Amino acid sequence: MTKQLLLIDGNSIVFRAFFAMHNQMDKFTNKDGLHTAAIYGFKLMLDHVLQNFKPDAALVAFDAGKVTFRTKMYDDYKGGRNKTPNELTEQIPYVRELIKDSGLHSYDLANYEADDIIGTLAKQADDAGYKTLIVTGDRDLTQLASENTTVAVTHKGVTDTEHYTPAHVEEKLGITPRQIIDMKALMGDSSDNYPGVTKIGEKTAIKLVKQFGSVEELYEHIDELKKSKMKEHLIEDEEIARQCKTLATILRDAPIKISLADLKYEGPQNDELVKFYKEMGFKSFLKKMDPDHVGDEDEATIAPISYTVLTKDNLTKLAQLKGEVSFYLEMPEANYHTSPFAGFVIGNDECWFTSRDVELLKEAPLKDLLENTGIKKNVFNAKAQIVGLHRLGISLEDINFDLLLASYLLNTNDNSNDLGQVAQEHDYDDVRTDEEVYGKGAKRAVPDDDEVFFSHLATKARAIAHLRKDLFAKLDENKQTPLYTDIELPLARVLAKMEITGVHVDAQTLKNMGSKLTERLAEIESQIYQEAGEEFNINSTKQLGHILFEKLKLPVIKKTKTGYSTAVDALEKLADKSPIVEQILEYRQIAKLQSTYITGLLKVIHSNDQKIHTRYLQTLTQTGRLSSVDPNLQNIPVRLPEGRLIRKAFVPSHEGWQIFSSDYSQVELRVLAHITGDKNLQDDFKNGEDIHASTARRIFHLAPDAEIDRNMRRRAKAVNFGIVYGISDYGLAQRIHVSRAEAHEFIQNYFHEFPGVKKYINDTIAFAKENGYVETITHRRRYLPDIHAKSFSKRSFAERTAMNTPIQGSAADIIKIAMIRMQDELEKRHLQAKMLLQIHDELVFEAPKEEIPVLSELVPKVMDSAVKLDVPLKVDSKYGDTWYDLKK
DNA sequence: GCGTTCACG
DNA sequence: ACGTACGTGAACGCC
Repeated sequence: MTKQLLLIDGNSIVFRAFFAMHNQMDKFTNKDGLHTAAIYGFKLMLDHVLQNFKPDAALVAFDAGKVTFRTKMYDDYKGGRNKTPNELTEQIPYVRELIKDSGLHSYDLANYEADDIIGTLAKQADDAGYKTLIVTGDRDLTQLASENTTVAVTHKGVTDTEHYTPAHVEEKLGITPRQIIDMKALMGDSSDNYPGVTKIGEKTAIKLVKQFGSVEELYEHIDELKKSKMKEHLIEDEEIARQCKTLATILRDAPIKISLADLKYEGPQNDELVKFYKEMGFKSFLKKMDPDHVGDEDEATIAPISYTVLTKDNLTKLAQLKGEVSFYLEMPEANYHTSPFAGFVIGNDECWFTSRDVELLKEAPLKDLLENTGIKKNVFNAKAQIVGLHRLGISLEDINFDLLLASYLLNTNDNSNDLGQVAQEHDYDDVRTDEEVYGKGAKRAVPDDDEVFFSHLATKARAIAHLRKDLFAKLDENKQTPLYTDIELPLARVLAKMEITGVHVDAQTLKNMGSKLTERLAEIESQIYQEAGEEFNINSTKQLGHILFEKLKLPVIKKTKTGYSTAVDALEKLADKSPIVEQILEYRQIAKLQSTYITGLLKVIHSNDQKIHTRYLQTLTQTGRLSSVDPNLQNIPVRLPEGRLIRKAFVPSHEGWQIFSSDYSQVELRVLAHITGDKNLQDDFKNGEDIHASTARRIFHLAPDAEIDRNMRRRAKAVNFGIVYGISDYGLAQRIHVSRAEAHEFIQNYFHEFPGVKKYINDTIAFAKENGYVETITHRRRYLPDIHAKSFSKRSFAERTAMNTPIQGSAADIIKIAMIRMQDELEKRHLQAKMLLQIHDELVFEAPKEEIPVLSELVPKVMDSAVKLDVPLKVDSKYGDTWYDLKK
């Protein structure tokens, strides 16, 4: 058997691990406050490597210090690098301990870099007939690739690696691994801080290396080069090139004091590892260890719990519950309108009561408890609990703490529907996740074993109770208590009501439309096949791409990661090339209506009431908006006339009733005017201007009374949208089909005309960089860890989000406040009208015809007075017999 | 389960 | 040299 050697570039992997997890750095600390992200990442890498490569010998090489023979010959070698953060330095000794406990050797050598140790051992191993795997985060080491040595360079994170063999190097660069040294000598290395030859980058360097073979050969034959600037630079920088070649060369004969024989790998020392993981707080690794070594550790990680199983005969025991209880009704399926009930738990630290029999909830002692307005309820997902209990004829009153909702407000990423996962986010570990207890995928099931199920329920209720104080304190710290108490929690009840009410949908209308669409679809389909000359699956972008771009040879406009793009914007550019393009666009439009809106909606009409009951997700979006699922009622077609017809099926649930709808006009731009304080933008709104027209006047420098043609208004509108989304000249140019230069000019003009907006953008990004988050007018928070990202595109995205989130999020805050007040008004005035839908800036109601005049007054009044901004809010209302027929 | 496309604000 | 407007959900093909 060929022996195998594993060589790991310790420093570079530790760096990678540290920065890969930089965003979550705060989560990776042990009980002593030691940062552990790099240790954790190193361990991940190690496991991953050892799973795929079984070494007989293994070594992790480290740099010995800053001074090396390279710094002695070139002062600035690796100069200009930032100081290694303390959070990383403190982890290095622990990484070395991890290496030792894992059964690997580690080594460093004064005056030499880890690279040189690796290069030297790889050479010895090559000579001795070993197969060697080098793992590193540094691409420089690819020069060591050979027939028997593969270099794995981390790609993304620490476990995703790219394997460099001589063939792979050849394929990527067209040169041999050893020639990488020559390439680097010519092009330099900015991270190691040596320059190379002036004006020569990777492309030119590779060309020269291919042509001449090496730096030495190049200078042998320098006269053969034609006269050029490049030749002058080469001649001028010859000394530098030769010196850089030495710097770039990894030694293969460093004076190391170890040999292959010293590197034997005989597997981990499990007892030591268990101790180490405990010290680091690596629970997941502990769990994965051999059970012999963990023992009952797994069980012991969750504090035991006792509970009382409720029956019809012991309900009187509940009398002891006073003041405050935690309650959890288990509905194992996501859709709580239809999910079966698996059981429930109620109680406090004194005693947890539980049962599988939800019928017990209807018995007086329990029902009265839940409906009692003097006993505070602590729950997880208030809205789901309200709906679930409503199905059992129970009204859940006096909800105090909602773990899910509070957790979401503290950090919008903590939005799992799994209580165990959310608890873990807050460092509470005495509860398992549903996935652990119920399994996942097809195997997911509520366990038959009472002990397992009941203790899971009881630990969930306990988790809610134990996290309450801590999360309330954190909300307070963030100034988010009013957001929780006055907006989100009351909103949960309003949303529950809307979902329970549901919206009446006429199935027959949908079916009739469906048959027409089916006919039309068949027609277009045969036209497309005719045009293509064969039958294929039009829904498959792969097959469609083949037909359009290979068979019909249409020009390729845009590519995707996996092939040709066939999206609308690409196809529109081909419309004049072949009739098949328009046919495909029409096919797509109709197929979408058919599958998503006809069949899709028909599937979710409840047979008992002919209504659709969506679920609003209150804890999902990163901005504070709602989202709607099962089905999504926030994206019913409206823009195109064909799609808009779908709305004819949305009808009132009673004879003699109508649909009524009010929407905010330009709410996001008004919010922008408010939070930026921009004088010009505020004046335009205060003067009741058509905002896109007045923007056009300003950015195109027109007279105040100038006529604005449609195209100008369209462009100005795009600029306004662009500002809200975090604009780039490229993006704007794409959208309104102008040159990038023109788009750039529009944006410059905008910032000149609206200097307050410009200042807001700068200030907000600065705030995000300083604090790591941004806020809305109600102190809703969004964290933006990528605001510090090295990657331009990641960082840019975070910057755009930083300025967009306060705008989109504040608009969401406003309509949420309006919804709560609106529901109050409907009840206070004993109106029959029902709030049915929220579509971000619009509220849809159904009401008896005679109440329409009342709503026409009331709804806009409530909506435009929801908050007081520095600019007025404007609301438009419409009504009609169906959602399609709405008119002013 | 992921990628692409397209529906909405 | 890069990659490009914010926030969502559903259907479908493909692996």
